[in-house]
Amino acid sequence: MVNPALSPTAYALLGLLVFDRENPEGMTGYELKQRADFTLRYYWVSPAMSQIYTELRKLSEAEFVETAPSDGPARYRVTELGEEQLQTWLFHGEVGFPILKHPVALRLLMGRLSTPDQLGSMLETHLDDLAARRADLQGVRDMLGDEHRVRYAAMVADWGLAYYDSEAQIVAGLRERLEGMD
Amino acid sequence: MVNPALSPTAYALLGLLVFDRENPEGMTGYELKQRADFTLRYYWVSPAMSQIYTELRKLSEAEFVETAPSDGPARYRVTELGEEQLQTWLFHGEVGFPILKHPVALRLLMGRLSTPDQLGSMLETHLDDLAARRADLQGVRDMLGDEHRVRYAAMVADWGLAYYDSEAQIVAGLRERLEGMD
DNA sequence: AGCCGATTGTTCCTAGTAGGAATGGCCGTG
DNA sequence: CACGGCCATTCCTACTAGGAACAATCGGCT
Repeated sequence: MVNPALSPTAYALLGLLVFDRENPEGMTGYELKQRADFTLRYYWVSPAMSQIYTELRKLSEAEFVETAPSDGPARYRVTELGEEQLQTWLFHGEVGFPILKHPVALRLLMGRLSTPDQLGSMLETHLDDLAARRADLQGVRDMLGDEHRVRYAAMVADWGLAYYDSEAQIVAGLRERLEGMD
Repeated sequence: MVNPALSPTAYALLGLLVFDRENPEGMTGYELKQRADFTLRYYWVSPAMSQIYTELRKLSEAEFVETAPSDGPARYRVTELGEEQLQTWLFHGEVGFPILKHPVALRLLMGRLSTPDQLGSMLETHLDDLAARRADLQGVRDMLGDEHRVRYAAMVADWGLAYYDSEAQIVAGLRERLEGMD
């Protein structure tokens, strides 16, 4: 069914291309990377540049994307086959569990080894980082609004924020529990 | 400061050993794996078996763990140096952002490509999986209570549940938004 | 006693991934 | 017209995932 087994990352990129299918120009790998940084990032780690090109090559071999012949940089577009393949992948086959690597939570788990003050200061730092990233994202969303991008992009940005709020809540929750301990 | 740069995974294992330091026997790699599956898993992907042994070797070379000489399987314990090192790592140096690979959210992001029914059924499946995993974890927590393990272990299990509730909420939130769309 | 399957304990191998460095073209600005 | 910065891509290397393979041990069953 899923012909040459592609990674979820490949499908994520394919998805980005599908959302851009109105645009006859297509996207370069570089542009995809930026798009991925702004939209996928909070649900699926943004792949490294080199990784994007690797995945694009695979997608290209499988004929799920095509590059319009031009003299400039390669610009990719989804093929019809690609869209079908994405559909298939979306709703058939294993979905799998989320993978999380949460460096703050990891440290909190070892909270017994440290003073509340130490934990508190680490949390403050992290929450500041989160806030900064959130502000970034907010900026991006506003920008998208101005430029009248597809509504979808804005929605994704919203979700990004939603997730980020939740995460802060999780961290705050952990902290409370920790303080509740003697 | 951080001598031979160890991975977060290595520190996670070191942490598990610290929590077990009352036990003069130490733990085998195999036992560590099980412990990791039950406690770390929801905050830091449980490393593969082979990975655990690799990290233990590194920790051993750095003298952060020692293996009691015995004829049976290797049993590891933290050294004093190891505890100090963990302390240092916990509160100095870069913490970094969480890494998430969320296959369900990834699919939801592409929701425009599919019908609400399709999305709904995918979500049901995933939430069932979550519930199953949650039940597992609940079982583990009860078990830990019976055996009068360190209070900490129970706390970790609690956190695991807390996180899992949150995640289900996130997914539910995404779903609502999605249904709110025309 | 002998066999079988499950669990413990560890190593090995291979494909995949991260992510920084290197390269080179193009564009605007002082 | 030099310089820094962005665009675009490739390359390299170290690390990671994770399954397969290999033993040894233990318990129960016939």
